[in-house]
Amino acid sequence: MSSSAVQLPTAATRRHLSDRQAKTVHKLTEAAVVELIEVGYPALTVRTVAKRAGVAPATAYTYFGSKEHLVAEVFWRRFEAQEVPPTDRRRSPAARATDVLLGFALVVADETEVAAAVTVAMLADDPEVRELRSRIGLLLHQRLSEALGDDASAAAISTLELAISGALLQVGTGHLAYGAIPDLLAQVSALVLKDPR
Amino acid sequence: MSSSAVQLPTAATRRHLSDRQAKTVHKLTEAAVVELIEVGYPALTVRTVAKRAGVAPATAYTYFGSKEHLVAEVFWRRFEAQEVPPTDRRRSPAARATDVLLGFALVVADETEVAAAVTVAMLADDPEVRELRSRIGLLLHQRLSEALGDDASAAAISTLELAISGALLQVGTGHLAYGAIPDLLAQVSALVLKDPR
DNA sequence: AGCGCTGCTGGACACGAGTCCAGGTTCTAC
DNA sequence: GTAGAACCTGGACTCGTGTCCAGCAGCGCT
Repeated sequence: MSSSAVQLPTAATRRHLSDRQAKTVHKLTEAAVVELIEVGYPALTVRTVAKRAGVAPATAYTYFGSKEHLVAEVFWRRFEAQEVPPTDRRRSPAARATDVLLGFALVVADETEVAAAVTVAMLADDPEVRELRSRIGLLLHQRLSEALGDDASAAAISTLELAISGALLQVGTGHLAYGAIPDLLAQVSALVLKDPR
Repeated sequence: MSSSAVQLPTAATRRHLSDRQAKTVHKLTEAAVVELIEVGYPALTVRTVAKRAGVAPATAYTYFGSKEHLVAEVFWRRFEAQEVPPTDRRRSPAARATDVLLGFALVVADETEVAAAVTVAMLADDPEVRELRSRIGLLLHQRLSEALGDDASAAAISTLELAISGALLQVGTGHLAYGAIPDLLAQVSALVLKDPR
């Protein structure tokens, strides 16, 4: 690894991080993922993540005010870093919408533990988490609008946004299996965008 | 008041509550509402609610394992107790759906504080809260299915459910004003059920 | 009236989260 | 190479949450 000067994702933690700080933050978010997979969200604490990252708890707390903040940051980084293929207007609006929604939902889908954890963490009413939620909501809206262009009303986009929120919520609470998401979202898109055929 | 023998709502706390216990639980849920309105959700604790209800904290903890459980119970009781007018098939499916969804969303709408609190509380990953969520989800599904009958596909109902989850979520996180819900839900219903005006 | 059971009391306790700070370590500029 | 700044360390501290238990009170039964 030795990712000394690599371009780390934009930090949503504090403005103006030095390289050194960025690296510390990066170690923490990476450690958080591992911790999530190995011990699960409930057992995860800022302290254990700090330990795994080889960093003092107090240091971790200077960047992340809570475990929710830490986990939400993981989601944000992945979502932001996600590659967005250019819109292909030959495909139906519903198909395009499904792509965006799935991209969003599956950012963390490799590991189900991570997925559920992130969803729950995103709901905390922590100022840092609120900020991340806003950014994520905004970015999702942009990606949806861009993919759909004039093919969708504002109401349709709102509905899609509500539906994806609801879907993640239900996954987070365990009422919906992560594996069921693709079909469900495809259905929703088709319905909302009245896919011809 | 002296509500000695009145029919209190079904308790989702423990099975087989004696009259005396039911009364204690009732005092607690009422006190929780007042507490929410007066000091807000973050400041609410099981202890303060117990105090307001004139009950020892330990007693409160025998019925509610956490403040989330307590608040979620408030929502459940109100939703369950809600009167459901018989389905009027002369109205459009979209209008019927909107009614059900609004009824759900506005159970606690009188006081915005309560609304936001409930939404957040519902998300806790507490076994008691999970149970309440299941019940609520089921009851909502029943009411929707009943109101729509054969006028809606399973996909449409799923979409409506996702949308209402998402809407409450966004309210809970402060990204959506409670007042905006009626219009939004009406839009969604119209779109999903292709209201032929 | 007296007995017994059920439910409530209240205070002590364990535990974990988040804060704070004085001191040590690493980086940067000269 | 050295000074100074920026950053990290580690351990102590506070505070709130949820648990536990020994004793007390209220209610139904005889």
